Amino acid sequence: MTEQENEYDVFAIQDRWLPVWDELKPFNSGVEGDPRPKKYVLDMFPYPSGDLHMGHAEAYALGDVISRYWVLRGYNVMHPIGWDSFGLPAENAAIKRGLDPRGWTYDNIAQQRSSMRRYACSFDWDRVLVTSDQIYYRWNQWLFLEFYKRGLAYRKNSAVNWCPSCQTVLANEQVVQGLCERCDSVATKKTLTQWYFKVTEYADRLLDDLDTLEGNWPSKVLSMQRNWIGRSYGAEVTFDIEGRNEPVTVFTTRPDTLFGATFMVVAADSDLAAELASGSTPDVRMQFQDYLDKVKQSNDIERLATDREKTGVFLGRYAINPVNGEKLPIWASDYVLADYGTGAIMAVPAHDLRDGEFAKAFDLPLRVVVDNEDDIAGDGPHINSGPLDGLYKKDAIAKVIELLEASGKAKATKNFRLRDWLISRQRYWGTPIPIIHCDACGEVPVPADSLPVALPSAEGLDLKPKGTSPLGGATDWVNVSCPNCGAAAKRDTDTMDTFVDSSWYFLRFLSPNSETEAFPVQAAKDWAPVDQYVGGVTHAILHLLYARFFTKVLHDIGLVDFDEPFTRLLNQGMVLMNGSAMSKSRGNIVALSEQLDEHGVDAVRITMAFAGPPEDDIDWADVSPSGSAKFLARAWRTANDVTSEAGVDFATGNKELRKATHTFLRDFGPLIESFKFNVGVAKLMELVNALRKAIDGEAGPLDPAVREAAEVVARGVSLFAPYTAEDMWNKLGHPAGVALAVLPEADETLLVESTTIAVVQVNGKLRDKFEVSVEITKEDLIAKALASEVVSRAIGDGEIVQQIASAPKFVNFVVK
RNA sequence: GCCCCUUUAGCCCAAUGGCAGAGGCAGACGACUUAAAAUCGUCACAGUGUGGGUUCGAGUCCCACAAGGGGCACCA
Repeated sequence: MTEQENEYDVFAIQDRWLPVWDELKPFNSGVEGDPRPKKYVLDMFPYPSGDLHMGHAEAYALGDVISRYWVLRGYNVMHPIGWDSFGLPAENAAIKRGLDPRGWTYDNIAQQRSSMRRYACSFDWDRVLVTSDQIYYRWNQWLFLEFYKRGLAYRKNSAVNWCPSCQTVLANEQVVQGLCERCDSVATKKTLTQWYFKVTEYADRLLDDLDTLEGNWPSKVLSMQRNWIGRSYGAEVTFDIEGRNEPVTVFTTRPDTLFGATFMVVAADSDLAAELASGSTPDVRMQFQDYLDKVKQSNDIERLATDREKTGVFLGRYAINPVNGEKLPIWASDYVLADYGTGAIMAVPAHDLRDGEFAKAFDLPLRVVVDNEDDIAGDGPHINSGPLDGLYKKDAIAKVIELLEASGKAKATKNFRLRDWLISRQRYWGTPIPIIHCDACGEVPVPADSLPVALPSAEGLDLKPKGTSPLGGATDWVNVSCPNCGAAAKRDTDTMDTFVDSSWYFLRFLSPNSETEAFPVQAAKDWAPVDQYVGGVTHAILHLLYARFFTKVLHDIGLVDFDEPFTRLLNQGMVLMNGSAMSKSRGNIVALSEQLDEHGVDAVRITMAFAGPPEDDIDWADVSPSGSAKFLARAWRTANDVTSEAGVDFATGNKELRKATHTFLRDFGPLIESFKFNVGVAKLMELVNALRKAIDGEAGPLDPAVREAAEVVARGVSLFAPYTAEDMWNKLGHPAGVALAVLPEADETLLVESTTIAVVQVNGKLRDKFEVSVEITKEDLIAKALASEVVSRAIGDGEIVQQIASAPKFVNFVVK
């Protein structure tokens, strides 16, 4: 043996095994007749924004722990990867450099792919998809048309969120605190005709089915989704309007306070407000127009400030309160939202904080109808409310609905915060919407056999954001004949939100290259849903909600037999540096490639797993990749020290070490399965320490138990540090493929203890401990405890009023 | 304003209601070495954010407060 072979050289090891694995393909999940049970482990696919960074390194290290674990447990694990490659960054980079977004995108994909290979991700490289490939996005179009057929994709004209910098519309979910989530510009409103997916039709199911994920998804994500969908129960109440044929319906969660309504407010930017104003005096019309102009100038940032003063304008019109016929003045204000409920509310200033502020600002009357001085919005006996007097909230709500239901003036209903999903984007780098607009036939779906509608080349197109889709400039592409009547017609020039791409990609991995179907229905039955999904919490609302929606639609269409896409979810935390997220402006970016060059792939990977619970953030300044490298070297040396032959019978090995090995085998699985990777690594370290001691001590390197422990260590290490593990496996005389070396079960007979340490407390304080047989009876244990000198001293003159014992571990005397 | 999470040694983190310490980092000491590095070994360090409560017994369960982090927010 040369000196070289006795030294742990992580870089040599990397170079050695990578090509071997390329041949071996240990993670190929598509082998016909593979007898292993199936498991689907999925990491959220990356956006190809450049090379992999520390965040990717964490995500894929942790996803790999899970995926590799199930392989070691004897499962056929499908662990695919792809790229979410449509989207604005590619387009913006293309504009900046005057290039086609394709070049930038596919160069980055190649870069990331090569980095993933070096990082030893356990992906099935025969299942790869790229959403900007025609072979992928044509099925986006196909799905869009399936949705369209069922009325789940539709076009409407309404006020939408608009990013003036990206020059495109934004989904509700993409506006964060009034800012565009991508570029942080202040979002504005614009009235446009746009395509929507009818998510609201699934609102109840999207909310209720979260219960089935309880315990398997982080509770934080569940509550964020519940919050976002925001169902509230209440009633729609209809008010007649003086001088108007049509009544106005409002939504309220407190119909019981109807007797306290003293005015009505409609959203200033609603059609209703404009119409009511136009039917009023010229004076009012002018005041309203002034107000509306002001409202439109203000952005969501100002709007969202809760301490903002209430503003509004009286419309000179009156509504009739259905419970008592009272005339209620109608005001327009921006504190009522046009797109929630009906865009109009009944104002109960005595029992709603916002209505109260408005009433105060404009000196409008207040009427108390619930007797509760402590909490104006709280419950209490109703007063000044005719037939509701004396009732509490719950009964009063039921009663008032019952009273008004007969005349059709009220009905129990519910409302959602969730809005339909706006999917049109006025940008180039996305899936073209497969619709043709014909003057005679209207919207005509592109026939399925004419798909895909290929994205035209960017050459000659002006990609700069200008408020309409750059595709409009592709004249040859836009102008087509109507599939229906043959007349001259035009393609829809918008592209789809890229969240459409990621809403079903987990199914596409089943047949990523199929030309004939989006995904094979039978394979979906076999593999899906995803057993374990791994990704960042940043997608807690958007992506997960949309994917859940898609799954439910596909279920209803009959293409899948499940209606939740991701059975278990793990959200890993972020990698920080010195307490904050890495960013150029902070200048605290840690380059992954430098870490890999300095410490090696394995050390970085195991550091990610060992840093703490996976859902916690990792501050790179707090962890020690060089410490990890030290551990790996220490583990590696144990394998190098083993002198027994492979295949030796372990039974005769050192008992103490065998016990340590099998204790590890017992504990390791449950730890990994409950995502306690850091503890799992700690257990490995423990076993390595025991192994080291055995090699250097009585047992010696030839002891079969030493080999047994080293082989278990190699397999355990393979979850975190695949290169080191493979090399250990090789040193131990096995052919390449430690990743497939199924973990043995713990031998329980080795774990049986004959004695244990019993502890004795007096009044809950530890006083003594001694070794006892595990079979000691409660009585004997107490007797033994009482015989202890330390214990009797602690009891002293006191009287034992109670003795609690749990044989063989524990006794407590309560002494007075 | 509403909801959620976190708080254990200098640091990162463990601990089915039952001995506060599994593991690591940083540190001290020793062995090996001419010396150093590497390696191997030994050791010290907190009573669990604060105040109450439940319990024979609380880091763990309950209540209040504080600090830090996150989500939602004029949603009727």
